[in-house]
Order: sequence, then C-alpha cells, then structure tokens
Amino acid sequence: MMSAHAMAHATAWESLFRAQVAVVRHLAADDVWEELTMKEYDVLFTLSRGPADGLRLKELNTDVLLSQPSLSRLVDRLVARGLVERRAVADDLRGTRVVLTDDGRALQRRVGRRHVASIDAALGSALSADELTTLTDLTDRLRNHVASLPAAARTTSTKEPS
Amino acid sequence: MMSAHAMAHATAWESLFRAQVAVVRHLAADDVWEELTMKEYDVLFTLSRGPADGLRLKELNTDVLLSQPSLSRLVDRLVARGLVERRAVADDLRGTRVVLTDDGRALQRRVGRRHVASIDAALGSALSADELTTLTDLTDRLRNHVASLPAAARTTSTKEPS
DNA sequence: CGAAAGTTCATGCGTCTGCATCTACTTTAG
DNA sequence: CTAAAGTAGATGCAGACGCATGAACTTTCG
Repeated sequence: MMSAHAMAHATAWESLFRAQVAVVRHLAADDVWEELTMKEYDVLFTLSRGPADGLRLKELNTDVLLSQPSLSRLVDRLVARGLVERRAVADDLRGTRVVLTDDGRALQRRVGRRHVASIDAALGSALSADELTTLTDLTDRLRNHVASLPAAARTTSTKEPS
Repeated sequence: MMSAHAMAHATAWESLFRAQVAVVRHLAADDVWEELTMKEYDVLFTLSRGPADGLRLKELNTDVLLSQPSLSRLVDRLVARGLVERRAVADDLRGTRVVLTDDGRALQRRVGRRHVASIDAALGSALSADELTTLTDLTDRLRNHVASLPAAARTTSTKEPS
C-alpha cells in the first residue's frame, strides 16, 4: 500500500529524472565538449558564479555530483591544464580554495556561450515563458528543501518502532 | 548578447539540473543501495515497466544515462547475478532482448518499495499536491519535446547561414 | 541479386570513479 | 593543556565508464 502523496512524489521525481536524462543526453551530443567534459565545465561554471577568491573543495562538492576524491582529482586535472589554482584558506591550514585562472575564466565563458545556445536549441518551444518561470520556481524550491534536510535517513520502515 | 528567451531556458535548465543533483545526492545517501546501484536499479525498474518479453538494449539505453558499451556490461553483471536474461529477438539476429528473471523482478520490487519511501521522505512537504502535478506535467512535456529532436545539432552559430 | 551503407551489440583499452583509508589539521571536553 | 573526536582534503586500488573499433547481421539501391 502506498499513500497518494508518496505516489505523487515518486511520479514527479521520475518525470523530473527522465527529463534531466533526456536533456543531458541531447546536450552531450552537441559539439560543445571538445575542450571540457560536462563535469569539468560544471566546476568552472560554479567557480565563475562564486566569490572572487574561489571556493573550497567542500563547497564545490555540494553542487557537483561527484565523490570528494573524484572531485579532488578532477581539480588536479584542471590545475594541470592551468584553468584553476589551489590556494590556501585563511584560518584553516587543512583547506584549499580553488580559484579560476584567467585562462579558466575565458574558457568557461567561451564554452558557456555555446552551451547556452545549445540549451536554447534543445528546449526550443517546449514550454511557454510562464511555464519556464514556473518550472524554475518549483525546481528551485525543491532543491532548497532537499538541501536543508538532515543528510541521510533510514527509510526501511515508514513507522518508527515506537 | 543573449535573448530573454535563451536566458529563461538556461535558467530553467540550471534549476532543474541542480534540483536533480540535490535529490540524487540525498537519495544516494540512503541505505537502500546495498544490493543494487542506482543505475542497476534504473535498468531493472525500466524493465519492470516495459513489455513482458523485455526490452532491447537500444531501448533500455534511451532511458538509462549510460553509453551503449557501459550498458552492455552492466547487463552482463545483472545476467551474472541471475537478475536478467538475454534472449533472441525475432526477426533480427543482431538484437538482444533483456528480460527480468523472477529474482530480478522480486529484487526490483523490494528495492523499489524502499526507494519510493526514500523519495517520499526527501521531497517531504516541499511542494503541494497541485504543484507536484504541475511539475510532473512540465517535465513530461520537456522530455517528450527533447526526445523528439533530431539528435545532435550544431549550435555554434544561432543563425543558419540561409 | 549483390555490394555498400547502416544498425545492433560486444570487446580492447586507457581514463575516471567511488570506497576505504591516511594525513594533517581543528574543535571539543575533561 | 591535553587527549579524543571531528573535519578537509589526498591517495591506493579495484572496478566502472566512455571511446574507438570489431563482428554479425539487415537494409538500401543500382
């Protein structure tokens, strides 16, 4: 037995997930990723949006769907290509800030322009301007909600055994 | 220069993408993936929804975000575990149908139940029933639109040279 | 019909990924 | 202050992934 609410949740999530897969698949096929993989672009993009003095690995990791070790090595590769730099964090000798270099920023902009055009072509006239606004609003709220949740939960049983 | 429409597209896509990342991250942390990775579950789930005589690899591949070779090997592993079988396709000796075994179906259901509970817990009260319906509708339409597109496009220039 | 082109899936291979763990610090608490 | 616990990030390693390509068909077209 599944409650109607749980069902609506599962349905909405599946639709969202499948839509994401379809769009990513389409965007991936575009000739925009010769210099940067999507994940690499994601990192540069996130950095380009963040504060001028960069972001810590931990912070980057909340936006990029990659394990901490994988992200660490992805950043290694970007450093090797001169697109980002690792710098020290004031007051915390463990941490690392990741900062865009001029080359990195330029590349992000170059790829970003083409990527945006690609997105525009992919979404086309599927949704009206109002619908796009609604979609943005709903997904933003969904993200904020989930991000505010206490990490992991035991979902084996719906009811706690008292 | 970017048109307002292209901007709305890019914004909506980013929100959708980030929401997906946040939810996947949350769901991945749940103790539901001991027996099956998310991608393996995705394959079993897709099969459980499809026709009784299974799906071809090509068809599976449209739903699962994985390259054809990777999917082929993922299916290898599922076969090795006795969760699916490969069968011949009538009228096409190249093809392979992938069919759920009883064990595979049972496992999908078992994991699926817990996964649905996990989704329910994750989405919580973020959106109202109406909003969930709206989100489902918008993402469904988005997916159908993108799926109907002619594969890859050159997006370097916005205007076709006549 | 028969050759060329296209499709479906599998496989070799180098790279990327995640898990577990380690190091180096920072924070908490006795 | 010091020991224990916690946190940030790096690294060894086995396994998974994608790209390029191969093998076995099927379809198209002269």
